Amino acid sequence: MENNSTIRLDAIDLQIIKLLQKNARITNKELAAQLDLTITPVYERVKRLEKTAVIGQYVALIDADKTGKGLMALCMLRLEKHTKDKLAQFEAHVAKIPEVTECYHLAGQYDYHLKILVKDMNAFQDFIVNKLSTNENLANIQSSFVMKKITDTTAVPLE
Amino acid sequence: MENNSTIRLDAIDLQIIKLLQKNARITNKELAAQLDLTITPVYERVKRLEKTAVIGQYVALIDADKTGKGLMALCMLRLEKHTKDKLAQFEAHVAKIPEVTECYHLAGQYDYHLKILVKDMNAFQDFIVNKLSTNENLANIQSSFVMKKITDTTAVPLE
DNA sequence: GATGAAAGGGAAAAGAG
DNA sequence: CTCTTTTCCCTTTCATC
Repeated sequence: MENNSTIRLDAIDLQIIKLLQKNARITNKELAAQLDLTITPVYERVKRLEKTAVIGQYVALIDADKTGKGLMALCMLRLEKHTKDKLAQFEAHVAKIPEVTECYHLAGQYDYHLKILVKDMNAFQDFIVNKLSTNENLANIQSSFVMKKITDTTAVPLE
Repeated sequence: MENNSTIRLDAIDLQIIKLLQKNARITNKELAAQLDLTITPVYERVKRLEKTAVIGQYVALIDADKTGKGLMALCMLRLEKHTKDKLAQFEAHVAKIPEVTECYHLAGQYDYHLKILVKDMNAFQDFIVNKLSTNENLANIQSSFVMKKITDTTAVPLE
């Protein structure tokens, strides 16, 4: 029922994860109160989740608009050649571009999905022409622009 | 040069944001040390960034694989009708589906972009048939599946 | 597994230069 | 902005059940 990268998590672990996904700075005391436990077992469970990398990172989520990155673009793209070397070369290229906050290698109609954060349409054009399209192996790009975020969460859905 | 939702951030603010985007649990003491400041101004700047919602949230990032959500899918979709009511109705529908971690209203070739986290392809099929496609206004869906994450960060790129 | 107590340290707030 | 102090609370560890 579970693959080898799955770690056994009981209902309490899942509750802890749920709460930490909403607020990384909740205290162990507050967690314990909400779970009807004392601090120590909560502390040990959290430490275990960190050690097993179920919890990967604690981060601050920043409002991109307020830092002057008001335009989010999504790019679906195809490459000319799909040899192992060419893929690795393209991925190394994309990994160096700071505007790219997501790059996924896909199965489906397109090869890669990119999420781009830039100031405005001028900056996007600069990104396309001077940063992305400098890769020779790129075949074509299909870009969309985010007008409104209906849902936007980093939380993994847990039953 | 900046729109009204932009907040004036100096170099120190940007440094604080950069560090908190990497680690939400860094202490003010550690921040102060890295910025060559004392704790008080760091404390006050962080509080200001929180109050002005430049920092929106502190969250724990969870390894989806390890919680049994090993399949990430991206759906681009089109609706039949684009009246204001129909759009709102579709958005309300999608907002209620837990598997959807992102839903963006787009300008471009497609109407909406969805990011989906599920256990496996069976769960995805169930999502499509029983949860997403129950909306009458849906025209068509183009799905892709993430094979590999090259870049995947929540950090907004800052110079 | 859990509890409870103790030591050390950070958070928060206020006063002064 | 820096420095300092004070209070309070949390983290972490350890002995114990």
